[in-house]
Amino acid sequence: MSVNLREHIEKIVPLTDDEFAFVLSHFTSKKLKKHQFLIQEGDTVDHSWFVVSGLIKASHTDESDKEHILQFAMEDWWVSDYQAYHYKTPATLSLSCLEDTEVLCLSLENSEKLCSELQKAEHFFRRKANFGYVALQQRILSLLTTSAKERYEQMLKQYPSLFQRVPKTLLASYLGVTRETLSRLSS
Amino acid sequence: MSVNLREHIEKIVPLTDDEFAFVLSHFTSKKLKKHQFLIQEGDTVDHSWFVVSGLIKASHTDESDKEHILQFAMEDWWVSDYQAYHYKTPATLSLSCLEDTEVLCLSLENSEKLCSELQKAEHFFRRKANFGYVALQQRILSLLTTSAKERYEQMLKQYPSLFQRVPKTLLASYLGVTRETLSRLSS
DNA sequence: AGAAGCATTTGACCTACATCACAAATATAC
DNA sequence: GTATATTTGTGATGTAGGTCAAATGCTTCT
Repeated sequence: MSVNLREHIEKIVPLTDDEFAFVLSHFTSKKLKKHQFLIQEGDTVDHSWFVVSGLIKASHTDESDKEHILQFAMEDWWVSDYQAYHYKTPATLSLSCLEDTEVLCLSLENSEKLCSELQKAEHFFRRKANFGYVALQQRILSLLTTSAKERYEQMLKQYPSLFQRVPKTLLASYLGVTRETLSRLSS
Repeated sequence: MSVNLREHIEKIVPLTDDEFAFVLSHFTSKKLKKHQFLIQEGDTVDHSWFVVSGLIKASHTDESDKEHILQFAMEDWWVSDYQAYHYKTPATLSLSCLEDTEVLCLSLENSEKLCSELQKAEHFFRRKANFGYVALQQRILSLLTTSAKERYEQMLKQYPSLFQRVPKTLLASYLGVTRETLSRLSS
Protein backbone atom coordinates (compact mmCIF):
# COMPACT_ATOMS: atom_id res chain seq x y z
CA MET A 1 0.00 0.00 0.00
CA SER A 2 1.39 3.33 -1.06
CA VAL A 3 -0.70 5.15 1.56
CA ASN A 4 2.09 4.45 4.04
CA LEU A 5 4.62 6.13 1.83
CA ARG A 6 2.49 9.17 1.27
CA GLU A 7 1.85 9.67 4.96
CA HIS A 8 5.49 9.08 5.66
CA ILE A 9 6.60 11.75 3.21
CA GLU A 10 3.93 14.21 4.24
CA LYS A 11 5.30 14.21 7.77
CA ILE A 12 8.04 16.30 6.21
CA VAL A 13 6.63 17.84 3.02
CA PRO A 14 3.00 18.19 1.96
CA LEU A 15 2.30 16.90 -1.55
CA THR A 16 -0.50 17.38 -4.05
CA ASP A 17 -2.10 14.26 -5.52
CA ASP A 18 -0.23 14.84 -8.75
CA GLU A 19 3.06 15.27 -7.00
CA PHE A 20 2.57 12.09 -5.03
CA ALA A 21 1.60 10.17 -8.16
CA PHE A 22 4.78 11.48 -9.74
CA VAL A 23 6.88 10.44 -6.78
CA LEU A 24 5.29 7.01 -6.70
CA SER A 25 5.98 6.47 -10.39
CA HIS A 26 9.67 6.23 -9.49
CA PHE A 27 9.11 3.23 -7.24
CA THR A 28 8.39 -0.38 -7.91
CA SER A 29 6.94 -2.80 -5.41
CA LYS A 30 8.13 -6.17 -4.23
CA LYS A 31 6.91 -8.91 -1.92
CA LEU A 32 9.24 -11.23 -0.09
CA LYS A 33 8.77 -14.26 2.11
CA LYS A 34 10.40 -14.75 5.48
CA HIS A 35 14.05 -15.79 5.02
CA GLN A 36 14.38 -14.21 1.58
CA PHE A 37 17.24 -11.84 0.95
CA LEU A 38 17.01 -8.36 -0.44
CA ILE A 39 20.76 -8.32 -0.79
CA GLN A 40 23.64 -10.54 0.24
CA GLU A 41 27.20 -9.49 1.03
CA GLY A 42 29.12 -8.94 -2.17
CA ASP A 43 26.09 -7.96 -4.25
CA THR A 44 25.81 -4.75 -6.19
CA VAL A 45 23.29 -2.49 -4.49
CA ASP A 46 21.35 -0.12 -6.64
CA HIS A 47 18.21 0.23 -4.63
CA SER A 48 17.03 1.64 -1.39
CA TRP A 49 13.87 0.18 0.12
CA PHE A 50 10.91 1.54 2.01
CA VAL A 51 9.27 -1.09 4.20
CA VAL A 52 5.50 -1.14 3.79
CA SER A 53 4.95 -4.15 6.03
CA GLY A 54 7.08 -6.83 7.60
CA LEU A 55 10.53 -6.73 9.12
CA ILE A 56 14.03 -6.76 7.70
CA LYS A 57 17.38 -7.12 9.35
CA ALA A 58 20.53 -5.49 8.04
CA SER A 59 23.61 -7.31 9.25
CA HIS A 60 27.26 -7.94 8.66
CA THR A 61 28.99 -11.25 9.26
CA ASP A 62 32.61 -10.97 10.37
CA GLU A 63 35.57 -13.29 9.64
CA SER A 64 34.80 -15.46 12.63
CA ASP A 65 31.23 -15.94 11.40
CA LYS A 66 29.64 -13.75 14.02
CA GLU A 67 26.68 -11.75 12.84
CA HIS A 68 26.39 -8.09 13.84
CA ILE A 69 23.09 -6.35 13.31
CA LEU A 70 23.24 -2.77 12.20
CA GLN A 71 19.54 -2.17 11.86
CA PHE A 72 16.10 -3.66 12.07
CA ALA A 73 13.76 -2.08 9.57
CA MET A 74 10.05 -2.29 10.17
CA GLU A 75 7.01 -0.53 8.75
CA ASP A 76 7.85 2.96 7.49
CA TRP A 77 11.60 2.53 7.74
CA TRP A 78 14.08 2.88 4.93
CA VAL A 79 16.81 0.34 4.52
CA SER A 80 19.70 -0.50 2.24
CA ASP A 81 23.44 -1.02 2.40
CA TYR A 82 23.93 2.71 2.05
CA GLN A 83 27.66 2.46 1.75
CA ALA A 84 27.35 0.16 -1.23
CA TYR A 85 24.46 2.21 -2.58
CA HIS A 86 26.05 5.64 -2.45
CA TYR A 87 29.59 4.63 -3.28
CA LYS A 88 28.69 1.89 -5.77
CA THR A 89 30.83 -0.67 -4.00
CA PRO A 90 29.98 -4.32 -3.27
CA ALA A 91 27.66 -4.86 -0.33
CA THR A 92 29.21 -5.52 3.07
CA LEU A 93 25.79 -6.01 4.58
CA SER A 94 23.10 -8.52 3.92
CA LEU A 95 19.44 -7.65 4.19
CA SER A 96 17.08 -10.47 4.95
CA CYS A 97 13.44 -10.73 5.87
CA LEU A 98 12.49 -11.84 9.36
CA GLU A 99 8.82 -11.91 8.32
CA ASP A 100 6.90 -11.86 5.06
CA THR A 101 7.62 -8.37 3.86
CA GLU A 102 6.44 -5.84 1.33
CA VAL A 103 8.75 -3.07 0.17
CA LEU A 104 8.73 -0.19 -2.25
CA CYS A 105 11.95 -0.10 -4.26
CA LEU A 106 13.70 3.06 -5.33
CA SER A 107 16.69 2.74 -7.61
CA LEU A 108 19.60 5.14 -7.19
CA GLU A 109 18.96 6.36 -10.69
CA ASN A 110 15.30 7.07 -10.05
CA SER A 111 16.12 8.65 -6.75
CA GLU A 112 18.53 11.11 -8.35
CA LYS A 113 16.09 11.78 -11.13
CA LEU A 114 13.27 12.38 -8.73
CA CYS A 115 15.36 14.72 -6.60
CA SER A 116 16.44 16.78 -9.56
CA GLU A 117 12.92 16.98 -10.97
CA LEU A 118 11.11 17.76 -7.77
CA GLN A 119 12.82 19.85 -5.15
CA LYS A 120 10.35 18.73 -2.50
CA ALA A 121 11.75 15.24 -2.95
CA GLU A 122 15.31 16.43 -2.50
CA HIS A 123 14.22 18.33 0.57
CA PHE A 124 12.52 15.26 1.98
CA PHE A 125 15.55 13.08 1.52
CA ARG A 126 17.86 15.69 2.97
CA ARG A 127 15.78 15.85 6.12
CA LYS A 128 15.56 12.09 6.37
CA ALA A 129 19.32 11.86 6.07
CA ASN A 130 19.79 14.53 8.73
CA PHE A 131 17.54 12.72 11.15
CA GLY A 132 19.19 9.42 10.33
CA TYR A 133 22.57 10.95 11.09
CA VAL A 134 21.38 12.13 14.48
CA ALA A 135 19.96 8.71 15.29
CA LEU A 136 23.26 7.03 14.51
CA GLN A 137 25.17 9.53 16.62
CA GLN A 138 22.89 8.64 19.48
CA ARG A 139 23.61 4.98 18.99
CA ILE A 140 27.36 5.60 18.98
CA LEU A 141 27.10 7.60 22.15
CA SER A 142 25.09 4.83 23.71
CA LEU A 143 27.70 2.24 22.70
CA LEU A 144 30.42 4.45 24.19
CA THR A 145 28.69 5.40 27.40
CA THR A 146 26.39 2.66 28.53
CA SER A 147 26.60 -0.93 29.68
CA ALA A 148 24.92 -3.78 27.86
CA LYS A 149 22.21 -3.81 30.50
CA GLU A 150 21.38 -0.15 30.07
CA ARG A 151 21.29 -0.53 26.30
CA TYR A 152 18.98 -3.48 26.67
CA GLU A 153 16.58 -1.56 28.88
CA GLN A 154 16.73 1.46 26.62
CA MET A 155 15.82 -0.70 23.65
CA LEU A 156 13.03 -2.42 25.51
CA LYS A 157 11.52 0.98 26.19
CA GLN A 158 12.02 2.39 22.71
CA TYR A 159 10.99 -0.59 20.59
CA PRO A 160 8.89 -2.91 22.73
CA SER A 161 7.35 -4.52 19.67
CA LEU A 162 10.69 -5.90 18.55
CA PHE A 163 10.76 -8.17 21.58
CA GLN A 164 7.67 -9.93 20.29
CA ARG A 165 8.87 -10.19 16.73
CA VAL A 166 12.56 -10.99 16.92
CA PRO A 167 14.49 -13.84 18.56
CA LYS A 168 16.68 -12.73 21.46
CA THR A 169 19.79 -13.91 19.68
CA LEU A 170 19.31 -11.18 17.12
CA LEU A 171 18.56 -8.49 19.68
CA ALA A 172 21.79 -9.47 21.39
CA SER A 173 23.78 -9.02 18.25
CA TYR A 174 22.19 -5.62 17.69
CA LEU A 175 23.16 -4.58 21.21
CA GLY A 176 26.68 -5.88 20.79
CA VAL A 177 26.60 -8.73 23.27
CA THR A 178 26.24 -12.50 23.05
CA ARG A 179 22.91 -14.21 23.44
CA GLU A 180 24.13 -15.80 26.69
CA THR A 181 24.89 -12.40 28.16
CA LEU A 182 21.55 -11.02 27.06
CA SER A 183 19.79 -13.95 28.66
CA ARG A 184 21.58 -13.27 31.95
CA LEU A 185 20.74 -9.58 31.76
CA SER A 186 17.03 -10.07 31.37
CA SER A 187 16.77 -12.11 34.56
CA MET B 1 39.53 31.72 3.97
CA SER B 2 36.47 30.91 1.98
CA VAL B 3 38.51 29.14 -0.68
CA ASN B 4 38.36 26.03 1.47
CA LEU B 5 34.60 26.12 1.51
CA ARG B 6 34.33 26.61 -2.22
CA GLU B 7 36.63 23.70 -2.99
CA HIS B 8 34.80 21.62 -0.45
CA ILE B 9 31.43 22.28 -2.04
CA GLU B 10 32.70 21.89 -5.56
CA LYS B 11 33.75 18.33 -4.81
CA ILE B 12 30.03 17.69 -4.99
CA VAL B 13 28.45 20.48 -7.07
CA PRO B 14 30.20 22.94 -9.40
CA LEU B 15 29.29 26.58 -8.73
CA THR B 16 29.59 29.77 -10.72
CA ASP B 17 31.29 32.72 -9.04
CA ASP B 18 27.92 34.33 -8.48
CA GLU B 19 26.46 31.23 -6.97
CA PHE B 20 29.36 30.84 -4.61
CA ALA B 21 29.14 34.48 -3.58
CA PHE B 22 25.47 33.90 -2.89
CA VAL B 23 26.21 30.80 -0.84
CA LEU B 24 28.92 32.58 1.12
CA SER B 25 26.62 35.47 1.95
CA HIS B 26 24.72 33.07 4.20
CA PHE B 27 27.75 32.45 6.39
CA THR B 28 29.53 34.49 8.99
CA SER B 29 33.06 33.88 10.17
CA LYS B 30 34.47 33.42 13.65
CA LYS B 31 37.88 32.93 15.22
CA LEU B 32 38.40 31.08 18.46
CA LYS B 33 41.38 30.47 20.71
CA LYS B 34 42.39 27.11 22.04
CA HIS B 35 40.12 26.09 24.95
CA GLN B 36 37.22 28.28 23.83
CA PHE B 37 33.82 26.70 23.47
CA LEU B 38 31.57 26.85 20.45
CA ILE B 39 28.78 25.37 22.53
CA GLN B 40 28.44 23.88 25.99
CA GLU B 41 25.98 21.24 27.14
CA GLY B 42 22.61 22.82 27.74
CA ASP B 43 23.06 25.62 25.22
CA THR B 44 20.66 26.35 22.41
CA VAL B 45 22.28 25.40 19.13
CA ASP B 46 21.28 27.33 16.07
CA HIS B 47 24.40 27.02 14.00
CA SER B 48 26.39 24.43 12.18
CA TRP B 49 30.09 25.13 11.61
CA PHE B 50 32.53 24.50 8.83
CA VAL B 51 36.10 24.31 10.09
CA VAL B 52 38.47 26.43 8.01
CA SER B 53 41.51 25.79 10.19
CA GLY B 54 42.20 24.39 13.61
CA LEU B 55 40.65 21.48 15.47
CA ILE B 56 37.46 21.02 17.46
CA LYS B 57 36.30 18.19 19.66
CA ALA B 58 32.64 17.29 20.07
CA SER B 59 32.09 15.44 23.31
CA HIS B 60 29.55 14.41 25.89
CA THR B 61 30.26 14.16 29.59
CA ASP B 62 28.28 11.46 31.40
CA GLU B 63 26.93 11.40 34.96
CA SER B 64 30.17 9.97 36.33
CA ASP B 65 32.13 12.80 34.73
CA LYS B 66 33.69 10.72 32.03
CA GLU B 67 34.09 12.45 28.70
CA HIS B 68 33.16 10.59 25.52
CA ILE B 69 34.29 12.01 22.23
CA LEU B 70 31.90 11.74 19.36
CA GLN B 71 33.93 13.54 16.76
CA PHE B 72 37.11 15.45 16.08
CA ALA B 73 36.53 18.12 13.44
CA MET B 74 39.51 19.42 11.55
CA GLU B 75 39.98 21.46 8.37
CA ASP B 76 37.06 20.97 5.94
CA TRP B 77 34.85 19.17 8.41
CA TRP B 78 31.40 20.20 9.52
CA VAL B 79 30.48 20.07 13.13
CA SER B 80 27.62 20.87 15.47
CA ASP B 81 25.41 19.18 17.99
CA TYR B 82 23.13 18.05 15.20
CA GLN B 83 20.53 16.63 17.49
CA ALA B 84 20.13 19.98 19.22
CA TYR B 85 20.39 21.79 15.90
CA HIS B 86 17.78 19.84 13.95
CA TYR B 87 15.38 19.19 16.78
CA LYS B 88 15.86 22.53 18.55
CA THR B 89 16.57 20.89 21.87
CA PRO B 90 19.27 21.86 24.41
CA ALA B 91 22.76 20.67 23.54
CA THR B 92 23.92 17.35 24.96
CA LEU B 93 27.35 17.85 23.46
CA SER B 94 29.96 20.45 24.03
CA LEU B 95 32.21 21.67 21.23
CA SER B 96 35.56 23.03 22.25
CA CYS B 97 38.69 24.07 20.42
CA LEU B 98 41.82 21.98 20.80
CA GLU B 99 43.75 24.57 18.80
CA ASP B 100 43.21 28.15 17.69
CA THR B 101 40.42 27.68 15.19
CA GLU B 102 38.61 29.52 12.43
CA VAL B 103 35.11 28.51 11.43
CA LEU B 104 32.41 29.60 9.03
CA CYS B 105 29.04 29.72 10.77
CA LEU B 106 25.77 28.78 9.13
CA SER B 107 22.59 29.37 11.08
CA LEU B 108 19.73 26.92 10.73
CA GLU B 109 17.62 29.71 9.36
CA ASN B 110 20.17 30.67 6.72
CA SER B 111 20.74 27.05 5.88
CA GLU B 112 17.05 26.48 5.19
CA LYS B 113 16.82 29.70 3.25
CA LEU B 114 19.84 28.83 1.17
CA CYS B 115 18.52 25.36 0.42
CA SER B 116 15.17 26.64 -0.69
CA GLU B 117 16.67 29.38 -2.84
CA LEU B 118 19.37 27.33 -4.51
CA GLN B 119 18.70 23.72 -5.29
CA LYS B 120 22.40 23.04 -5.72
CA ALA B 121 22.82 23.86 -2.05
CA GLU B 122 20.08 21.48 -1.03
CA HIS B 123 21.67 18.84 -3.22
CA PHE B 124 25.06 19.44 -1.63
CA PHE B 125 23.73 19.09 1.88
CA ARG B 126 21.76 16.00 1.01
CA ARG B 127 24.88 14.31 -0.28
CA LYS B 128 26.94 15.40 2.70
CA ALA B 129 24.30 13.98 5.01
CA ASN B 130 24.23 10.73 3.07
CA PHE B 131 27.97 10.33 3.29
CA GLY B 132 27.92 11.28 6.95
CA TYR B 133 25.32 8.61 7.60
CA VAL B 134 27.49 5.99 5.95
CA ALA B 135 30.53 7.08 7.96
CA LEU B 136 28.62 6.71 11.22
CA GLN B 137 27.32 3.29 10.22
CA GLN B 138 30.91 2.27 9.68
CA ARG B 139 31.85 3.50 13.10
CA ILE B 140 29.00 1.57 14.71
CA LEU B 141 30.04 -1.55 12.89
CA SER B 142 33.57 -1.05 14.05
CA LEU B 143 32.44 -0.60 17.66
CA LEU B 144 30.39 -3.79 17.36
CA THR B 145 32.92 -5.95 15.59
CA THR B 146 36.43 -4.93 16.55
CA SER B 147 38.62 -4.85 19.62
CA ALA B 148 40.08 -1.66 21.04
CA LYS B 149 43.44 -2.58 19.50
CA GLU B 150 42.01 -2.95 16.01
CA ARG B 151 40.14 0.32 16.32
CA TYR B 152 43.31 2.01 17.47
CA GLU B 153 45.28 0.71 14.48
CA GLN B 154 42.49 1.58 12.11
CA MET B 155 42.45 5.13 13.40
CA LEU B 156 46.22 5.42 13.25
CA LYS B 157 46.04 4.51 9.59
CA GLN B 158 43.08 6.71 8.73
CA TYR B 159 43.98 9.88 10.63
CA PRO B 160 47.72 9.82 11.38
CA SER B 161 47.77 13.58 11.87
CA LEU B 162 45.49 13.36 14.90
CA PHE B 163 48.21 11.55 16.80
CA GLN B 164 50.40 14.61 16.54
CA ARG B 165 47.69 17.06 17.41
CA VAL B 166 45.66 15.44 20.15
CA PRO B 167 46.60 14.05 23.59
CA LYS B 168 46.23 10.29 23.87
CA THR B 169 43.65 10.66 26.60
CA LEU B 170 41.27 12.15 24.07
CA LEU B 171 41.97 9.55 21.42
CA ALA B 172 41.19 6.92 24.02
CA SER B 173 37.86 8.45 24.79
CA TYR B 174 37.04 8.59 21.08
CA LEU B 175 37.89 4.91 20.75
CA GLY B 176 35.85 3.99 23.79
CA VAL B 177 38.65 2.83 26.10
CA THR B 178 40.49 4.33 29.04
CA ARG B 179 43.78 6.14 28.57
CA GLU B 180 45.56 3.38 30.50
CA THR B 181 44.29 0.75 28.11
CA LEU B 182 45.28 2.82 25.10
CA SER B 183 48.75 3.30 26.52
CA ARG B 184 49.14 -0.46 26.93
CA LEU B 185 47.87 -1.09 23.42
CA SER B 186 50.37 1.17 21.76
CA SER B 187 53.32 -0.67 23.24
C1' DA C 1 1.92 -36.44 15.63
C1' DG C 2 6.78 -37.12 15.51
C1' DA C 3 11.31 -35.63 13.86
C1' DA C 4 14.54 -32.05 12.99
C1' DG C 5 15.95 -27.85 13.72
C1' DC C 6 16.05 -23.34 16.31
C1' DA C 7 15.90 -20.62 20.70
C1' DT C 8 16.75 -20.02 25.42
C1' DT C 9 18.77 -20.83 29.89
C1' DT C 10 22.36 -22.03 33.09
C1' DG C 11 27.01 -23.37 34.73
C1' DA C 12 32.16 -23.26 34.82
C1' DC C 13 35.84 -20.92 33.38
C1' DC C 14 38.52 -17.21 30.69
C1' DT C 15 39.94 -12.60 28.89
C1' DA C 16 39.83 -7.85 27.60
C1' DC C 17 39.43 -3.93 29.59
C1' DA C 18 38.41 -0.91 33.86
C1' DT C 19 39.90 1.05 38.19
C1' DC C 20 43.02 2.79 41.47
C1' DA C 21 47.49 4.24 42.66
C1' DC C 22 51.77 6.18 41.93
C1' DA C 23 55.86 7.81 39.29
C1' DA C 24 58.04 9.95 35.41
C1' DA C 25 57.95 13.07 31.66
C1' DT C 26 56.16 17.22 29.22
C1' DA C 27 53.94 21.33 28.77
C1' DT C 28 52.36 26.10 30.45
C1' DA C 29 52.31 29.86 33.28
C1' DC C 30 54.11 33.33 36.50
C1' DG D 1 63.64 29.42 34.88
C1' DT D 2 61.35 27.46 38.55
C1' DA D 3 56.65 26.00 39.78
C1' DT D 4 52.21 23.94 38.62
C1' DA D 5 49.48 21.47 35.88
C1' DT D 6 48.78 18.22 32.34
C1' DT D 7 50.01 14.01 29.99
C1' DT D 8 51.79 9.43 29.82
C1' DG D 9 53.38 4.85 31.47
C1' DT D 10 53.15 0.84 34.44
C1' DG D 11 51.77 -2.31 38.28
C1' DA D 12 48.20 -4.75 41.06
C1' DT D 13 43.70 -6.10 41.21
C1' DG D 14 38.57 -6.15 39.95
C1' DT D 15 34.64 -7.09 36.79
C1' DA D 16 31.59 -7.22 32.70
C1' DG D 17 31.00 -9.87 29.33
C1' DG D 18 32.92 -13.81 26.25
C1' DT D 19 33.47 -18.83 25.29
C1' DC D 20 32.34 -23.56 25.51
C1' DA D 21 29.23 -27.07 26.80
C1' DA D 22 25.04 -29.37 27.99
C1' DA D 23 19.90 -29.37 29.09
C1' DT D 24 15.38 -27.96 28.02
C1' DG D 25 11.82 -25.65 25.38
C1' DC D 26 9.78 -24.12 21.01
C1' DT D 27 8.80 -24.08 16.06
C1' DT D 28 8.18 -25.82 11.66
C1' DC D 29 7.79 -29.08 8.32
C1' DT D 30 6.13 -33.43 6.40
